[in-house]
Amino acid sequence: MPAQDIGLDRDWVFSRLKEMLENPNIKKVGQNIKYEYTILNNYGIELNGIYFDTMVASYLLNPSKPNHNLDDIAMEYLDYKMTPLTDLIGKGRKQISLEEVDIERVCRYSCEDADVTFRLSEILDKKLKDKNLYDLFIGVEMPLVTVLAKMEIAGVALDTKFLKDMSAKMEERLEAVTKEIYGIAGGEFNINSHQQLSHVLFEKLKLPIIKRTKTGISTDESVLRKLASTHPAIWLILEYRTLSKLKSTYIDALPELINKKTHKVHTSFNQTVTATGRLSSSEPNLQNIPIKTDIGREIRKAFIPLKSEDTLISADYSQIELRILAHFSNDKNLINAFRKGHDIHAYTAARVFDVKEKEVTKKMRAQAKTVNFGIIYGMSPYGLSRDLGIDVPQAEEFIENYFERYPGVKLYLEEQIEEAREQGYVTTILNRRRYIPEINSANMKMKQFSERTAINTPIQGSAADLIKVAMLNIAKAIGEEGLKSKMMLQVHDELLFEVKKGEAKQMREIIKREMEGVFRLKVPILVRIGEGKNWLEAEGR
DNA sequence: GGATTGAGTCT
DNA sequence: GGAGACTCAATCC
Repeated sequence: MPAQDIGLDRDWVFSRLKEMLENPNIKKVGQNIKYEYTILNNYGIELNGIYFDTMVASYLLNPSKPNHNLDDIAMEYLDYKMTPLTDLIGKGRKQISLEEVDIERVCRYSCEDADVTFRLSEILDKKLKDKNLYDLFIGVEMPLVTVLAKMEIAGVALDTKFLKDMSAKMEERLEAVTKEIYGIAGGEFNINSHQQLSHVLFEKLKLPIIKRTKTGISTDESVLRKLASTHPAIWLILEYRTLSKLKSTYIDALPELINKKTHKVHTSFNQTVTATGRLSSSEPNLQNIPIKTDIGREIRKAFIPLKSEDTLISADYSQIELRILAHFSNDKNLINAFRKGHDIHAYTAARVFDVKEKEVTKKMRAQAKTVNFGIIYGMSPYGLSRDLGIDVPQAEEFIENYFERYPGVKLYLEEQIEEAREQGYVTTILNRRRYIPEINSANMKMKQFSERTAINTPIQGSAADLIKVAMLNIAKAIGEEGLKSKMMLQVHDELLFEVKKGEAKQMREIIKREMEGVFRLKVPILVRIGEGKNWLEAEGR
């Protein structure tokens, strides 16, 4: 009998399941439980007792895997091939709906999912314990599932009128710029096409080739900047690129994603994507909303509370990765700098250039800032020379100087690479693990890349650990104090909240307390917090 | 129609 | 020739 003819009423089924699903004492095992939570939420059911997510478990065991589908992990850990859905519904033009498939077959198919997931959970459970990942799993990642689900459900409101006006202005400017480019270039072409653009620049206008791509000539921003003085069209092309990116990716795309029922945009926070332990955000990605340029920054003004009497609070960690570096490396000077509350980039400049802190120029500070970030990424002298516009020997001297002033950092970085060589993986402050199999590769490029990974992952990953725990503690406090305000976004070192009228003072206190007090490091952890009528204002910009 | 490429956005 | 992500438009297959 086809499934659609079985005659079970959906509401009747849900009402029977609700009690079990909402009972926190009945433990739930599943694959991608955040999805189940969200779906059930749509039917007025709150999934409680979330205990073991096989997708999250697989991620902790090896965060570098390209995906953690049930099909793939069943094959990896059970050597079992899941029945493809197309075995039931066919494929191509003859494909039918699952509702039309015989109920017996749908039943077997569904039970296979449940059975495999449960069997996987027992195997993964043991592996997590063997690898000392169980505390991270039970204490952080599993409770985070619900927090992320609630953030996704909360969503974020947008000022659509503001974006519409902005779009119209951009359109006008884009048309003007386009015409000008055609005029100067002596003909029409598609400026968005690298192929056509590179034909115009390098064949028609005979501009010099700065950089090549795998298949042709590069026309990226760094190339165009270098060519800017050679031809008047270049600046216009750069402007065209910027405007067109902002318009297509943000200004026009975001309003399309507003949910008609909730009037909000609901991103997905992916918990099993990055190799380092960070979250990622997609459909839409709300972790790369512009802020660096004036025009891009305007877009943040469109992120507002749904109700005009409410506000947004933004809180972000100050220099969290460098503080983690200070903690791990135990470097006396770096620790001292943070304990005494120095401007870390100015402090570094003073030491590296051997001047008094008062004598540090803007340029010196900017250079020191570049080096500070470069250290976290395991930057080479070549990379630094490119970034600072100096020659390689100078960059080498710069780095040498840096390590002389921060000897503990040098030692720590070397130890990380050594550790990766010996055990084949590196770990974060909460013992999150990333394997680095290519660390002993004969291929120098791969080996060097691995060494940078060994340096960056513990730092980036520990920052991810830290904010995840802070999120759990904040969510707990909001619940315990019965507040209606909601966590909405996480952007790696920043959290954004929609704050109900009258709750701002209490929320500020909770957020600051939980973020700054999350772990006890060898250096203080500082959080900047701000409130406003839109995201930009809340960030104090 | 899906995959790849090149570009650009963020921390 | 510095780490980690996602999306868009054009183009390829």
